[in-house]
Amino acid sequence: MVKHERETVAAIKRAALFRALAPATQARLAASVTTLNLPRGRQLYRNGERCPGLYIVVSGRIMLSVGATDGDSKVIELIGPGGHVGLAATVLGTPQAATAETLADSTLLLIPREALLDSAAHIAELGLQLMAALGRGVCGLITDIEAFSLRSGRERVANYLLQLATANGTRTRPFTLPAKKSLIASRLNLTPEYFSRMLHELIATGTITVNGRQITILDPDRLHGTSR
Amino acid sequence: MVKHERETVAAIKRAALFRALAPATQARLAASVTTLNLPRGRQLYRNGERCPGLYIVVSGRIMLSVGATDGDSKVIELIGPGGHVGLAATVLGTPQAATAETLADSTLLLIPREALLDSAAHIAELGLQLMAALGRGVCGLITDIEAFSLRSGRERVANYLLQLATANGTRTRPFTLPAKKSLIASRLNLTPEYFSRMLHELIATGTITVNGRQITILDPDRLHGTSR
DNA sequence: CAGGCCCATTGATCTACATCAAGCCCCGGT
DNA sequence: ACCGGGGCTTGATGTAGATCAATGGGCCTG
Repeated sequence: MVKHERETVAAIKRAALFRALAPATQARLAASVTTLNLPRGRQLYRNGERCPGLYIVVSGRIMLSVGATDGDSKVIELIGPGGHVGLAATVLGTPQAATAETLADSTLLLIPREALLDSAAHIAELGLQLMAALGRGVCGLITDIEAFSLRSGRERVANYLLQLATANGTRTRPFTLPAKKSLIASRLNLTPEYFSRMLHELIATGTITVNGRQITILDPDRLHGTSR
Repeated sequence: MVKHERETVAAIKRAALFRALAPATQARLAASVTTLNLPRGRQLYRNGERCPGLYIVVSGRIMLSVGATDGDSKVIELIGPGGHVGLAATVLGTPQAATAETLADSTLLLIPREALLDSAAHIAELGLQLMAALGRGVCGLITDIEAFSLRSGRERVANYLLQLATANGTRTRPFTLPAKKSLIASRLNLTPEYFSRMLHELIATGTITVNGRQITILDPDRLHGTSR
């Protein structure tokens, strides 16, 4: 086995989707994978195109968005290493509902649709993992819709920061926003201007400090209070 | 085979989720099913509860919603005969992200979680159908988020009416709203008042006529124009 | 170190939609 | 036939958040 093959197996093992699978299954998937090295700003696919397969993010960052590429658009999700892109459209075989684009130089694994479905049909545990991932997608989107419909901009910002912080261990340890602020704003259904104002409101009350994309939560309890 | 069993097999065959399956698979699912007859206004489960399994709607109508049961809430989807409820939470085994409630006297089939997952693990085509259903859920929710973020209230109303009409055959044939107007409004992220105004705007321009819950599209092209 | 560019911030203004408050209509029960 | 209540409409008013317009930094590049 050459070095490059060992690396793709290692990347598969690190992917959230495949971590729980038996080594033999991981190896089988790795066999049908192609590795992509893409520069920043490249689109994986556009809204409406057919999706060649499932992408696993090894390094870099991917933005999922909807709306016109030129005019108004809205960020659905920001996906980092270990995550995956394009699962729903791949299992359906229908045109994509969103557009995916690299936000930084990224390396991805592409598992072709045929290989994925074929493996899922033969290996029950893989099928269950894919279902679970899709289920998590559904729940996440429902939670987003709830937030957009029922919570104020301020609440959404507070809640988002809290989520990032808890993902990063202790809530008071500084962390970095996963993209530039205008994209975070869009992810939260806000304009960059309004997002900035909300951030500065939190700074003014001594709840957080901001230094570029670096955020420190000073008062988690107060932040939690304003997120509800 | 008694009459009641034949009926549940027939209901399974009519469900969008299971229509494409082999008769043997349909029979296997039917064997583990319980039939529920629920009066209007009964909750199947609440946001945060664990879901006992997958519900198939045989007759009646189900509303999926998020938010406080008492205070503000938002309708995610309205589900009629042939549809299904609770798939995502069932495959995940996690608490529900939404609340489900009957809007009319309804009869449902309940397929327990264990039975569904077990069958899906053994029968690949069932697994693929479940994945496809979850994928459709993801795409639908993304489309909703796009509509809520990027389109005006007027556009959402026009688009929704157009969708209902195309589902019902010829677009100019009268059709009936699937719930009272205040719930449709919530489904579209609007207040009942604003929804009413948008409807009357469309009436004023001669685009549609409204009689209670019955809607007739007079000018599909104009409606399509305002939906964009 | 100057120049340009992109991003963030800040202030002033605007507006799509929500909220509040009556009325009205239809329909079902007595 | 009367009454009551829920759901829809209509009008007046309020506001969260968008838009428009400068200005102010990094940061890279030459």
